[in-house]
Amino acid sequence: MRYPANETAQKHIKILDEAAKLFRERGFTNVSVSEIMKATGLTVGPFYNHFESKEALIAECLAHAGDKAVASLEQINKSTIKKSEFIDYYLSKTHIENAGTGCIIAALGSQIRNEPKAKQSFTKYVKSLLITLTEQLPWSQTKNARQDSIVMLSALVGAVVMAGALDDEELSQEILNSVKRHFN
Amino acid sequence: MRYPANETAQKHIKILDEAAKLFRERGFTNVSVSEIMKATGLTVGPFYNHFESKEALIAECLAHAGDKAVASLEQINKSTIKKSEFIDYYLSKTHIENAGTGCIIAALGSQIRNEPKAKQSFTKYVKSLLITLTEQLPWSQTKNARQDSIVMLSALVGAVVMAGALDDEELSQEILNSVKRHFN
DNA sequence: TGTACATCAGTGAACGCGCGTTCACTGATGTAC
DNA sequence: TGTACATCAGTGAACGCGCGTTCACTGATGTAC
Repeated sequence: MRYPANETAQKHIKILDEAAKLFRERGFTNVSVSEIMKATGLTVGPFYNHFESKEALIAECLAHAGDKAVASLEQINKSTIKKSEFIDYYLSKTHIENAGTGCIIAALGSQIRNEPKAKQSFTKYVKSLLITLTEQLPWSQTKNARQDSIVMLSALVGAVVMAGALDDEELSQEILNSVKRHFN
Repeated sequence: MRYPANETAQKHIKILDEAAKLFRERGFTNVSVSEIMKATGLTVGPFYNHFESKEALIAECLAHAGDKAVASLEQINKSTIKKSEFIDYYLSKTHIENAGTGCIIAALGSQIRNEPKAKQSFTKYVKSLLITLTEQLPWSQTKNARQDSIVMLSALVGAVVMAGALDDEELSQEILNSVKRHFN
């Protein structure tokens, strides 16, 4: 049956949000199209009314999640993000244990390498993120702000990737704390 | 037919090596058991003579590749690894474009999160690697060597994860160079 | 404003395909005598 | 040392399963008159 036009647009966004969450939790390949549609509250059929393929969903979903991430970062404080709060959240146990709502780069970075369409969305996101971090974090020297942002972001991503894959709570914490201490 | 006993042991290692290469190139889920066996020069049948399951292969393969990585790092120079050489290789275009022979953490880190058996092998590897980096890299202050190793490794991993997923050669290089400049 | 009908976002069963895994079979190796 | 035979790492076809994708069908919405 036919459904109201504005509901369709909302459902489209819901699919993107659910996909972004599930992909970050378990990776692109380990989440099925049916599962995403079920999480959205629909059956699998209309997936292809919304997207050309799973590959196209991945690309659009990354673009959407990236935009949301940058927007929410800019919103923390209208002018300047508090650097220590950003670092403390990023390197927290909460972030690691809730990958579904966490950082796209740490959760999916290494899986994007072989997905050409996804690479494009991802690149756009990293560019925006670096601009936001460079401009809005309170760096001591404005001259090196961009390089400092890049180095800090790299270390945060690497620390979360490692901490999340470890079996040893103590070592995870040591990694998170070491990086926290270094950049705070 | 029956085969010589020493060949079997060699084939077992060959499977582990081929799996480690293919997994790093394309991820655990995107590489099939048949493909690994084909790369080893065998048909799919004997896979289950060698391993209980694909999951078990992943765990053993990580343990094996981790041991090799630490061993080769220690062998570069019998006593002290040249820090700048390590950093320059790690952050090179060659490393990024040859993920199959590159860093396990950068290539597979985020995919290990949901694989309990793999986590164990991975944890053991990260522990050995950090000990090696801490003891054998020429740190300026021995007191902070371990924290410095952790921070540097995190940044290297994060930079390679990002650079490998980007569509933009220039931004990739900027990230690699920024991190290189910071730690050299 | 009321009626007739085209639209199209849904449903849910079905498709082919490749996956991980199993198994009956093969035949050179290694062993017992 | 030579012969008979058990062993077991292979082969390769077959299994069930879940995947991404397709499609005939449904029926409230939105439009034409």
